[in-house]
Amino acid sequence: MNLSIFLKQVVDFSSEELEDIVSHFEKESVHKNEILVREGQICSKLYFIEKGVGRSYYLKEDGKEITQWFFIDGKIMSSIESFFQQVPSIYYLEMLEDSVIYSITREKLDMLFARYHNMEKFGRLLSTEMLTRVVNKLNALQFQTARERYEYMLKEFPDISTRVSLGFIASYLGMTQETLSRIRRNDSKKS
Amino acid sequence: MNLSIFLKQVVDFSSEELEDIVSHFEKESVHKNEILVREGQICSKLYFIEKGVGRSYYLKEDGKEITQWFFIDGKIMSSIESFFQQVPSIYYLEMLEDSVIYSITREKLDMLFARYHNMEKFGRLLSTEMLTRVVNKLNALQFQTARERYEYMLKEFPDISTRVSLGFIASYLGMTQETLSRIRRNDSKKS
DNA sequence: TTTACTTTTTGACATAGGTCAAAGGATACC
DNA sequence: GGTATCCTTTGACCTATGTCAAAAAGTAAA
Repeated sequence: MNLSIFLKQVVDFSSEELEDIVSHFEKESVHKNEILVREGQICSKLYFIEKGVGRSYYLKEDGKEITQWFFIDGKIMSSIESFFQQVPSIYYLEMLEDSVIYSITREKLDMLFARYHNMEKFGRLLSTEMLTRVVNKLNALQFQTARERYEYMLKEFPDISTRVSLGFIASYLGMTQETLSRIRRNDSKKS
Repeated sequence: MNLSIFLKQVVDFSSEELEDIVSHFEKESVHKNEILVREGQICSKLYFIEKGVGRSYYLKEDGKEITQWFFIDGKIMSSIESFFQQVPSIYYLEMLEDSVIYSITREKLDMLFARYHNMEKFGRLLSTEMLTRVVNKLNALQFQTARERYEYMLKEFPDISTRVSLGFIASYLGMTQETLSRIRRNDSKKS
């Protein structure tokens, strides 16, 4: 999905607003496995994914990677807390496919927030939408079985399971990849 | 904490803005155990808690209550998704102490968002703050042991354990109350 | 103080899901 | 097209935490 269409879909920007806003983003092409932000860095940009998939993850003490979130085309990607509070990121941001993304710096975004009331509204709507999605995941993790968590994921990210490896999904769901593999086996038996 | 101080702390409102904004809230006194919103209702108000504590919870199929979040004095309380998307709430909102709260309807809030750029900013900042707090909880639940989750909670809500019953906290942390009780026993042994 | 009710603790036992190790499959590279 | 590498599946076993039941402690009401 195209950046202007995405913006317009959330808030009814005028053409002039839209043009100005879009002009402050930069288009980038990134490879599969490229890391946009590392742990400890301050995440200086907010990304819009035109094409591709990414994830945020962190490293546990024992070195295992825990996937925190998936970011798919047509959505925003960032290390949210780091970007908005300007604190070191606890997450890595990594692209999982060759992707086309648009980025904007914190300074430019703040400037746009201040310049356009509509942009501020855009920011607010985006945060509340993200908030409800995170709360959904929280519900799934808080008191559901491994298999129910897997079902939640199929709703939230319908095509992710064909696009990323099983281990990433398993850690996203708070389970081991062996467990997820066994869930899938039982699913295919049934059908 | 007082409502104007809270508002001012987040965004630098002018005195006129502040006065107008505060005038659209209504003060309410509510009793312990009073329910503000039930499952299935659309949450029509956003609350600011001047004094007291509340929680959101939902009922599992077997009738068990699962606490989703605690809301303490000086913070906003609502069934976020229901309030912002105007869909039926999956949560109950309940006060756990006799409390003093300020409420505002969705219509009035939208009007204030439209009237003041600063108010829109306030909404945005509030959402991103809430978002980072929810993400913190998510991290704790995703791959930590019961005892680590308990430690997370002591940081997020330092005094909650003296204010609400153990069962509420246990379900908030995705564990049974027996498990939480055992964690506490081990803690007191050590010290 | 006695009675009733709620919350917390404890014990015995059960189980979902973790860990470790190895074998298959798939994919990419030279 | 063969070799190295990575990803997924499977099996055997283990452990943290859940379940159920009952006792104990705390709180409120009369």
